[in-house]
Amino acid sequence: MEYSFKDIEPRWREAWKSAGIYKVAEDAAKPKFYVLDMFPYPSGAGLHVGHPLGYIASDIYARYKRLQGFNVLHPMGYDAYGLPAEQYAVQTGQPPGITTAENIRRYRSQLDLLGFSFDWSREVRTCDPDYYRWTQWAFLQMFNSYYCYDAAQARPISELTCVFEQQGTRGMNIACTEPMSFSADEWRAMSEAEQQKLLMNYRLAYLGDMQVNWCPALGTVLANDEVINGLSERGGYPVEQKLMRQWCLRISAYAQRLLDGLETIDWTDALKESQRHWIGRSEGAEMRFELVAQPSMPGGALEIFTTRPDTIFGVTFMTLAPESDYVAQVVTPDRRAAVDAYLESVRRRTERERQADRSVSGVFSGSYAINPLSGKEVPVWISDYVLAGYGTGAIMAVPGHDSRDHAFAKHFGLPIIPLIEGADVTEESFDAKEGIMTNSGFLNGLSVKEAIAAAKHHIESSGIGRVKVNYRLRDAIFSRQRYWGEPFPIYYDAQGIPRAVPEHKLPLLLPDVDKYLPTETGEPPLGRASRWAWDTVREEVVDVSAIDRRTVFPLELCTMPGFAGSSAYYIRYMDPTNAEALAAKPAVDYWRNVDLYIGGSEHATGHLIYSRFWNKFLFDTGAVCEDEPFRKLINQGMIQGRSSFAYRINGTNTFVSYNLKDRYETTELHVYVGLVSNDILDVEAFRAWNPEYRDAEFILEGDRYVCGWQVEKMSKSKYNVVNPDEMIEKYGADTFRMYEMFLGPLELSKPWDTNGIDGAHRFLRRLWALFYDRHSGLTVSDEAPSAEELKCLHRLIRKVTGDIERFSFNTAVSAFMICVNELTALKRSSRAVLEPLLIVLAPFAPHMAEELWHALGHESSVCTAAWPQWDEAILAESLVTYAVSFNGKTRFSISLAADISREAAEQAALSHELAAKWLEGRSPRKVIVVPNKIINIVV
RNA sequence: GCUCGAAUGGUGGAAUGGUAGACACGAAGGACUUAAAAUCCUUUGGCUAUUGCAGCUGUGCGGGUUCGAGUCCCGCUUCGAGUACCA
Repeated sequence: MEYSFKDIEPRWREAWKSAGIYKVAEDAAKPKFYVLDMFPYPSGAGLHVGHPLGYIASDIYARYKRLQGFNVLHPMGYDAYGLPAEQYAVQTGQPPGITTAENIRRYRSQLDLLGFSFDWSREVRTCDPDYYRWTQWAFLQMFNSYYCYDAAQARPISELTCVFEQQGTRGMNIACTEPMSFSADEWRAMSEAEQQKLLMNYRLAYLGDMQVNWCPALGTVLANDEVINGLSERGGYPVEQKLMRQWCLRISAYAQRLLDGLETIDWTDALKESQRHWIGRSEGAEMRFELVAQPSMPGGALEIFTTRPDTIFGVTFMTLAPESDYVAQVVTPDRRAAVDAYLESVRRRTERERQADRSVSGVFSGSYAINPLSGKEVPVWISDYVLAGYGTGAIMAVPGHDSRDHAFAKHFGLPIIPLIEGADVTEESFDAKEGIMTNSGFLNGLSVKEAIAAAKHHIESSGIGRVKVNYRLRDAIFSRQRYWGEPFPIYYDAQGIPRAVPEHKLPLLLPDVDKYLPTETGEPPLGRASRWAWDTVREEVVDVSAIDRRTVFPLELCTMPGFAGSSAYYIRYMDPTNAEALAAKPAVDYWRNVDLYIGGSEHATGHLIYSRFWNKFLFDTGAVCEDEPFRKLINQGMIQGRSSFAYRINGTNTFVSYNLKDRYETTELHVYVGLVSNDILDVEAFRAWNPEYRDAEFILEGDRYVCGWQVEKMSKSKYNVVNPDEMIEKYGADTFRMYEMFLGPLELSKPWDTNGIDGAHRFLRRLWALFYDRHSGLTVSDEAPSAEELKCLHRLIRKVTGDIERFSFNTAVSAFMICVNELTALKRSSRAVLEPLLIVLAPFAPHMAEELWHALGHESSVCTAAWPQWDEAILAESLVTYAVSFNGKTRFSISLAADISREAAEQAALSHELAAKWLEGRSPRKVIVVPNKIINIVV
């Protein structure tokens, strides 16, 4: 009997599906294990061979854990809101809901071919009202919460109003947009509208005027992680800075907890490092510089942040960000024109221009500030090298010891003072935090480290400032001026105050619109909705019969960003159909959090930060029971394309083979990889591929045309996309799974090379041949296995178990190949060996394992068997190596028969001629027994 | 610039500080076939030898630790990823 995957694979997939063997439910009798893949955005292009890599790995692990007796939650769903569907809708008028549903169908049919063990009854889609109802719900929870630093958790906003009633802001240590201070009396004297406006300063989901990344081409605002090198992540359009009133999430309140949480989770150092960098904690001091009084100027002070308070005696000027609120305060009438011109030129530049052109620019404001320590007056400048969004948007400039300040000072001829003994700062600043202080008053003679501490102490005690920790992490801008996203459950009352849509009215449905573009008046696309859920809201909250909704009482017309729906989806999987809660308490208490999360590293600073924040917030509210959502995380590498090239001689339609191309002037052209096998071009297929090449001539090497190749991103335009469906059609899902794992370490990026898949396929056929002879059928015998056979099996079990545990799937596949090669050479097929082998194989090649398992007479599925244990005794090597040490140090090792006693080994080691020579005059302390070591005696 | 990671045959890659190159692809040669496919066998880092059955050399470069280094430490080179005026 031949190995016929085309018959086997669909049959078992159908059987598993109808038996529902992958359905899970909470089961207190079994330990739980939650294996999660980052759910995909279903793009129109479908899957290419890179997508399933992580899914195959997680499937292997999930199956392995099941065989080990764990109750495994392994769900899948779709991150269905996104820009491509909306852009397609703008172009074609096709509603994004319809395109998305189609794409999901296609994704599902492709995923189904791979034999995954997902519990599809738990599928979620972020665009499904039953799902986004809970996204809206979570938003409202944040809207109705504030963050208390003392309690280090989110609290209900109602609690805050109670406190304000009684004591105002006195003694409150809470997260806010602007620091505020008022008494209980002042609070009580405010109107409701004023109070609401004030509360906005504290809500975790709040409406604020923010400098945002505005992308004119996309017509929407983008979060920091959606902007790369000044261009939008999607589409690569220019992005500019703009002040807009937007919904934001006060994620900055969680900065320290997000940082601390990293210590408790099992992620790669690289990933933790990039999160740490994104959070960007820095310790320093905030300090006040009084402005020098001038006629007709308001005066006041500049608040600055610095991490180098020790350098304060080297301050020779101050710099403000152009967008800083301080600017209005410092510009003198005679400098007004020059400053306005500068501000205008800064405003005109796009983010990309700003990043590309780092030349020094700035303008003097006309004001001076007083150094609080030295008492010296220094000029106040304005320059775009200072960022409005970080610290206070104002700095004290120390050109001697900061390279940016140095460049600025040189450019404008400002003084530069050295503060470290022996440092020459005429050409370059001395940025290192080392050396002995000089020119620094009471700090003279101290090391930099001591000086920082001393300066901080002085600043605190003298009241000119305070020690402060600053974070780079910005609040997340949460509004998108788009159609295809979750609507905000927010309406604006007659006074324009944002109000929450009552919880029982959720979900607030995304309305149909006739066009997916902004309205003529510049409102987001939702402004086109004719009735929408508006009626529902109105009925609920206000007793009016005829109000014009747009002008008097509008709903929020923005939608939420992509990360909204993906921030808590792993919780919804625990209880996906619950209509009363995001997930019921028993389900949450049982599944807790994700034990293994697999996905791409591109989400390091986006999804994985937002999701941790979202989870921590829900943890504070008691909705979830774990502080961190993802216990262990693995980033699978990207599968790159392996592009093939043909070389056309310039000005002709003649192609020259790779190794001869240097004799001609040629142009390198991408060739569709499907036309190339082992770098040999199918010339006829190439001519048929593109009319342009119909009459192409070829200069061959021997009788073949050899193509060049290069590793590139997999993309349509490079003709290097390999489709998994085709691979499965040709080789079967089991071969495909084995080969993807065999390609290399899971976490490494590597090129797809179709050439190698034959090896994986050959392996499966050889395995099949252990069971079936072409002529005589099933060849498995019930005789007792030989010692060699048993050894093969147990070596395999030990190796594969260890490899799966450490996610080294490529070496596990190799172990299978070695084992099958050995068993084939032994020419024996004992049931006692092959049965456990099938169980171990099942996570990797489930279809074949199931087929053969049943061929051996089993009724139940191999997926429900028990993982076998290996026996060390069977594996004991005939030689054992004894490492000889003394004085606690290993000196050499000696290999002896395994059954030799410890005393005899010691004796043997000592009596060995070389050993004895080496040991002459020294006394060995002990003999360490190290099994399976190499015979290697060095003296 | 900063942070992190990587570098091993023609290719993908293996190797708790212990015989470097497992496993696989590709290539070369052979067997079986009318032929092809499939399958099987042999060789395959480099150099020298191969009628001398072996020797030398070898994990990006330079040092160091160690009886012993692809692996650990220090200093470079190159490539990749992330980040970028964060005071």
